[in-house]
Amino acid sequence: MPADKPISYSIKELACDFGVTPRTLRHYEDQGLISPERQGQNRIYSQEDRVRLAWILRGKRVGFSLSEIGEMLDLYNVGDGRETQRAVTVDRCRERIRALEAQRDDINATIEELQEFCELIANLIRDKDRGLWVRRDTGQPLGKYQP
Amino acid sequence: MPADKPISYSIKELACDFGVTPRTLRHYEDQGLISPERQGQNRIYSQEDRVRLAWILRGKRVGFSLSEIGEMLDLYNVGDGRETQRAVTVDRCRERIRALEAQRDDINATIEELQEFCELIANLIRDKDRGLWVRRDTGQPLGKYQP
DNA sequence: ATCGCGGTTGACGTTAACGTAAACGTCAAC
DNA sequence: GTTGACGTTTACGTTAACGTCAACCGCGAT
Repeated sequence: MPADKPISYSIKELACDFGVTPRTLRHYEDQGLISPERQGQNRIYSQEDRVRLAWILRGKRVGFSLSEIGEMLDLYNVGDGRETQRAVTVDRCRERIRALEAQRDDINATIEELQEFCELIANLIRDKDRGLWVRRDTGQPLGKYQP
Repeated sequence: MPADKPISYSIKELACDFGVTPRTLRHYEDQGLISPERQGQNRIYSQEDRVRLAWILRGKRVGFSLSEIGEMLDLYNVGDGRETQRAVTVDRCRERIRALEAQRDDINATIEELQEFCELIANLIRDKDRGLWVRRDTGQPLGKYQP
């Protein structure tokens, strides 16, 4: 096994690898979400930083704020703390999971409604091409050129 | 069938029914998301407004911006427009659905990771109570009082 | 008449998550 | 040596989604 995997990245590399700007990475660092090493002034990002960044961005897509994401990342670091700390960690973790499941339910409901509506409109178009339109009051067909 | 269902609500009623402030409802109106009737100056919210509000709030929970929610609500109104309009509506609708499905995948992935981590910590606690802790280097048990 | 309660319209304040610009350092290339 | 690409810090600007506050109106109760 070739053990040469400690690749590192400049800020710009990492940034456009993930489709964000350097400014964004600095901002995340200001918020304590990532702490890359330094070579003098310059930031050097490691593989672990990549992983953290992926977490952060997924957290954002999921709708979390940066501070919430920070807390969740902290959870992983507290894993080696005191016993009571760990219990708290587990609790917070489960809360988050519940919130996420609720959010997923919301999303599913939204998807279903959109799908229903979408099919309704799609059928409307199809039926129109077949001249199947009817007046809502009388139920009589409208013919092909009536809106 | 009793046909007396056109109940209406004041701004404060509707607001605290949904756990928001009156200011929020006015803001949504400013953004064109709801347009309640008026009795003189005062806003009168109908059942339909309730439904729209529920949509809006779920949209927010799902992570949409107010303008995105506005577009989605517009979709429903465009349902009776011209043929080309309807085709566009269906397209946008399907885009939204795809985006939502992607977001759901993100959520599921997050949930899984959190669950894994959660169980890991939980097991750590349980094993500690059984004195099953080991040194990572030697694999030797640590005894009951070693962190 | 004057409370208090609920409603209204501005209009300015606030927070989050960056964008943007200024002013400067560094190092390789021309 | 200066130009250009990349980096740094500092600091002000921006947008979204409201919060907050002032000033006002209408109305039933006291």
